[in-house]
Amino acid sequence: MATERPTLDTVAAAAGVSRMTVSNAYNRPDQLAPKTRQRVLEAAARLGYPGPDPTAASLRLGRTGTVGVVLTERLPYAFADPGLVTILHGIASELSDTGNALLLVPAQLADGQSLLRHAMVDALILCSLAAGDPAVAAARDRQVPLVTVGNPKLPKVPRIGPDNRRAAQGVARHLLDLGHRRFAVVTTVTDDRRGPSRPLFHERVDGFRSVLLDAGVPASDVTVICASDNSRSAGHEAATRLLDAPRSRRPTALFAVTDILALGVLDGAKEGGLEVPRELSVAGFDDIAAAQTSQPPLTTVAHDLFGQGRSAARLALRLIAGEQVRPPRTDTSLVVRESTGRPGRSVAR
Amino acid sequence: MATERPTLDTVAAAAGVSRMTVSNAYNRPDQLAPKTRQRVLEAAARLGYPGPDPTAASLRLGRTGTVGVVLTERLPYAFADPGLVTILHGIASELSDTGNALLLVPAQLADGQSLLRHAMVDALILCSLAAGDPAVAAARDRQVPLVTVGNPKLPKVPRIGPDNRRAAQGVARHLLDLGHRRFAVVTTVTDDRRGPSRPLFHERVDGFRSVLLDAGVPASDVTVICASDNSRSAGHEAATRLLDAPRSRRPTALFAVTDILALGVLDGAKEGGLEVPRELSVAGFDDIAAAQTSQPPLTTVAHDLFGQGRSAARLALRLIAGEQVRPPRTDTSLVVRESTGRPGRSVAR
DNA sequence: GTAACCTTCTGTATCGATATAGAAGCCGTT
DNA sequence: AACGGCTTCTATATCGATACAGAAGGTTAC
Repeated sequence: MATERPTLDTVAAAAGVSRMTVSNAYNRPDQLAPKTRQRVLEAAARLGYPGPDPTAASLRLGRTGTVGVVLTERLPYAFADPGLVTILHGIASELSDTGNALLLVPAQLADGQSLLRHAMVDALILCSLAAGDPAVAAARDRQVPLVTVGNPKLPKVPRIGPDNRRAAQGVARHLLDLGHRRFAVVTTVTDDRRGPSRPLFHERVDGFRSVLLDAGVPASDVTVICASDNSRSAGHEAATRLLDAPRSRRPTALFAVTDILALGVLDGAKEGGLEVPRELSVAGFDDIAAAQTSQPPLTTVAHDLFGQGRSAARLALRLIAGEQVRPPRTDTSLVVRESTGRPGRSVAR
Repeated sequence: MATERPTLDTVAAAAGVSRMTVSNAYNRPDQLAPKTRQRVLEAAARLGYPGPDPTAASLRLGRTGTVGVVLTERLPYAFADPGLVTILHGIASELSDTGNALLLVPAQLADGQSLLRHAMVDALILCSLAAGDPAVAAARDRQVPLVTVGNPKLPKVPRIGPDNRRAAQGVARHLLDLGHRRFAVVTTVTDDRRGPSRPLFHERVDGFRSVLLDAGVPASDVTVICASDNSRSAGHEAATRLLDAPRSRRPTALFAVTDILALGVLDGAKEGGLEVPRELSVAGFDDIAAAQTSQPPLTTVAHDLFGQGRSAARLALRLIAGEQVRPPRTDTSLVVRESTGRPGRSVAR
């Protein structure tokens, strides 16, 4: 009894019209007489026709109505990172509003074959990938419009993301203005899960240092500490290294390149009996939720991840439409909370 | 200079082979001589051919390698719910492992047209939708394999989700065993964002009550409080209503149908000077992260959302493969923490 | 009465790939 | 020399839709 799966032709024959008329019944109701349309839809219902096949329509139309998002190599890590989820949220939100779907593409497959080759998309958004990630090359090969968020920076590809250097410079100026003269930066080495290069951290470190050096701070008074990875515990451990230095040479202000690290530093400071901000000012980067509720609340650089996701999606859609685009600047703002203050014994301001 | 976009035929002509050979060069390297393959790939590179078009291939093959996920009507809400994100994480994880992509489908579009009609997928997973949601009907119309997570329960459609009734019964037994005899249930009315029907909460309420009534507790000693929505503040407000009752008739144990509500109840109890669990035992449902760190830590029903996502995806893939499936049972476990205890003045156990 | 015009519907050409069966060439065996 | 068995490659027939140009029929304008 199970007849073959009906197609436009099947329905057309049953309704006594041409195939084109059936197609129009679904896609351009204004192009045919209402009662013809009803007759067609009734025939379709009778045959159990599920409507025009999306894949066939996409092939014919030359567009899929879908934007692909490439996260890290292994998808599982992506959802564990609240920042990435927020970006994804922004992307999904914009696409949803414009009637597009979002395809999540696992960048790498176990056997080395990338699924990117098979992704039915009109454009790709690359989120926080390392420049050397094979997925980046695979994405370029696809010859669809590309947008990157955060990393990597690719020639001829619009990128959404904060100006890390400039934002870090703002942190440095803030600390200089407070009167600090001996500094530390906590950064992290390559995160091996993500590949060889994490330029955004370098930019933050360099931006921070450049302002200090320009202001006449000797390089020897800007200690760079490298945490083992981007985690709270690594930040904690990095902080304990500070305490090794003799009191008089110890930095009075510290900039951690991520809030996670900064929170770890706060942990370490508390454990070492170092009072924040009286004995050590601490600033972070990202303004994650926990930065508001830490003890003390963290001075940090805020940037709108949701908005970055939205912008990335909007850019992708405009590229699909064939428009020339220039990525909008991503605003950052220094959120001054209680973890930074004037150096010295008093909390005076 | 910009020549037309190359296709298999273009490359075939350039390499002096048939179209089929080019296709094989990409998809079945073992079916042609290595040096022919190299010649083909070189020609492709020279012409800037990006590889076989995924949409055309999908049409011919009759499968897309993609599973669609339908969240709530308006995508934006989905990512704000940590539970849904966890489910999504599980789904993505399973799909990624099996080389499938995940399509996020906005269920409803502003103009009433559902994007579901255009989604190129082999199966659909419906997550936490109301039974009356138009997306549910649209999904059925697509005639692809369906799986639901949590809600709704549809005939002939496998559903992944905890046995809410049974789990709630476990909570009731736990509280009975502790010696409680006067109870309250905090539930919530329909969440208007999601549609008319939220049966899972009813199941939790009914399961809880049924055990109590069977044990001889008079119906008048099981107060049902209806919070205005599923939020911490609504739980808080619900708790204050409890305090209105005269001491002697006040329940000594309370079950909130979600952890969010339960945490709100804890807030309310603290504000009202009610000591938990000495004067009021509180139990929740879901075991969200915050349940571990609340004051006091919350007794609650744990169920593995990540695992449910994985199961749903696995089920979908098996349906695509044409297998008969029966959804696995979703385990729940009562996690007893410090928010429940024996009734009365002493904390004794 | 006829030209001009709508509305409604149809026929043809295509979108870019893959499955399948079979042809062509090469090898070793008998 | 004939034959089976490999490997390598090709020709044909689809997959299921949509765009476009134009045909058929009815209306209006003058």
